[in-house]
Amino acid sequence: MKISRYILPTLKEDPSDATVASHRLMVRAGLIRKESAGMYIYLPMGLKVLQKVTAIVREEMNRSGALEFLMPEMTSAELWKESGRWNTMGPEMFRIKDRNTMEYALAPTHEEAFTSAVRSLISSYRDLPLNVYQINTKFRDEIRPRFGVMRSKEFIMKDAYSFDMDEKGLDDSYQTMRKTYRTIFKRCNLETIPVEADTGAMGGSQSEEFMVASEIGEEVLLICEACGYKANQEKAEYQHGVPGNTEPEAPLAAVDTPDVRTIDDLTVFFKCGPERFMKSIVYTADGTQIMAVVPGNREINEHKLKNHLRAAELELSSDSAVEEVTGAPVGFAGPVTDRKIRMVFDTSVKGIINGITGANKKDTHYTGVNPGRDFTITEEADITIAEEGDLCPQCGKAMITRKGIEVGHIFKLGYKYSKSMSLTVLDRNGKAVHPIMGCYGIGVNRTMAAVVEQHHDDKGIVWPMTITPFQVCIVGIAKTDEEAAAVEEIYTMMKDAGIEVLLDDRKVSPGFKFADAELIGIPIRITVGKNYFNNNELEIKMRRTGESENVTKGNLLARIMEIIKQETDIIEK
RNA sequence: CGGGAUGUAGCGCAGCCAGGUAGCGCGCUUCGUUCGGGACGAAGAAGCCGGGAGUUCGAAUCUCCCCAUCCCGACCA
Repeated sequence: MKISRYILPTLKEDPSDATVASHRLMVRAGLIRKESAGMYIYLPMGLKVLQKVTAIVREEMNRSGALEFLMPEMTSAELWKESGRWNTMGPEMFRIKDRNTMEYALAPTHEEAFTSAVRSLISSYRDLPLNVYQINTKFRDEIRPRFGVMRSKEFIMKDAYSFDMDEKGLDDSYQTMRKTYRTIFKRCNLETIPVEADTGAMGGSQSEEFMVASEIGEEVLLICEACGYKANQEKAEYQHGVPGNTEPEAPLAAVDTPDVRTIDDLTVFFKCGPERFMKSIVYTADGTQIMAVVPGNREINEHKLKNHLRAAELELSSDSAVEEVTGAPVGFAGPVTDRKIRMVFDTSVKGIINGITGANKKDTHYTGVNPGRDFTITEEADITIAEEGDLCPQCGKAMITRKGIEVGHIFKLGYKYSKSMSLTVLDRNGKAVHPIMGCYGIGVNRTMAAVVEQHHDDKGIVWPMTITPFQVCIVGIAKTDEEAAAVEEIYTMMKDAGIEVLLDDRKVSPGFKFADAELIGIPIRITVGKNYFNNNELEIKMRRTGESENVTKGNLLARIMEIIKQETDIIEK
């Protein structure tokens, strides 16, 4: 491809609306353009990369035995009503009507569509195990699209759904996908960290997310460097320490605390650390009020709490509801009460001696509160967020935190959809049974952006050989028509050899071309200039290492082929 | 949805406080000279100053109301 005949609008300046490196560089290198918030145009060069990532995903999915489909993106409301998600999906699902007022959803995901399709296609245990997938656009009305294509309203996802006869089969399918994902990301030269993830209240038994460590990541990961435990903060467990505090029990005492409500206020008022407090928060879980009690120095993990309660919906109770159930305004709730309310205590609460907590009375707190004596721990669970320095649940060493971008997710779904949508097959005894399902997603555009995030420098993108839009960029520095013809000869030779080559034949200065080649991030640059016209020397320069070498025209092809192979092997081997 | 910021030529910005012919850099067009690290000169084209209302003789500038974009918090690949 000749740049003079291409659309490649590179920019010298950063676009004003881009803050993260991948977004900035993808726009500056002429890969994408914003159409509107959360929607992007892929220009020819950007599309090439996207297609290469897609090709790797497809190749590995096919290798794993999965079968590729292409599902409608407009899915009928009927499907969603069957699973019950028409009502529960919420405003992130785009809904539309046709001229006959038939309702549809622009699919944010395809569990229903695939379950329904598979239902009509298979009927016997002999058809299982089955794994079906597609690479297709998803629509989500994101509250806040962000970071270019990293989080957009419309994105390309590879989504796969597995169907097995039993949990053993599901586990095999799951492990196969896990391996496939590792290979896919490796081939994209993307270093990922698989972490344990929250499975939600759906009874999903196992779930892992593939994270790319990055400062701009929207997820927090807890990592134990000693034993290798890795989990999303939503899910991460930790060993709840027992405080070394052995002071004698003090009597329970009510203290006037006018307008002292928050933990910060209380530490100032009582002149003590936040860990002495029993923070009591009232939630509404599926319509009923519950109180969660955690140490004052910890945050409640709503995912853990929701899972513990097996609740579908969990939200902070309104001020009026709090007042109703505790008898006090917000800020004075506590577990010492005669009122009947379900309480869930974090595992660390029982270790607090002479604690301080709300007295369920306006402007009053109790001091000298002791679990067991002043209230009973009726229900205990780990309901707090793990933080940096917390002890690993497996080996007890201190964990660290990292931020991560989620590029893939694998999930044991269980029977949710096969049951709600009545998918059955006959087992070997002729009895109808529900297959057990798994689902597996990869954000394709996000993967592309994550690669840029992970492979760039101050000059621009550094594409891995496996997904680069072009393998070679020829910078021609020709002054005469004869020289231009000589440059073109090199270009044609490489093109005919099957090398993906971009020829910079624009009438701009050499420095301009060099800078653009680096910005775009083509792995191999060949300079065809006076050294060639005078001495038959072509310069090969590597984007990744900055190393350069000179070859003659006769040796060029063989050398380039060799480099391409090397650069590919570095990634894939 | 809450908090913050910004909307002026294709892109990046100044002008606004203190109202009076809309500017700079990049890019674009033409010509010439350059050209192995973002060249130079000359001549051009290009703007509903986000939208609407108001104040004023006069509004990019002041007031009010919308809209859009971006950043920080609750959803997710």
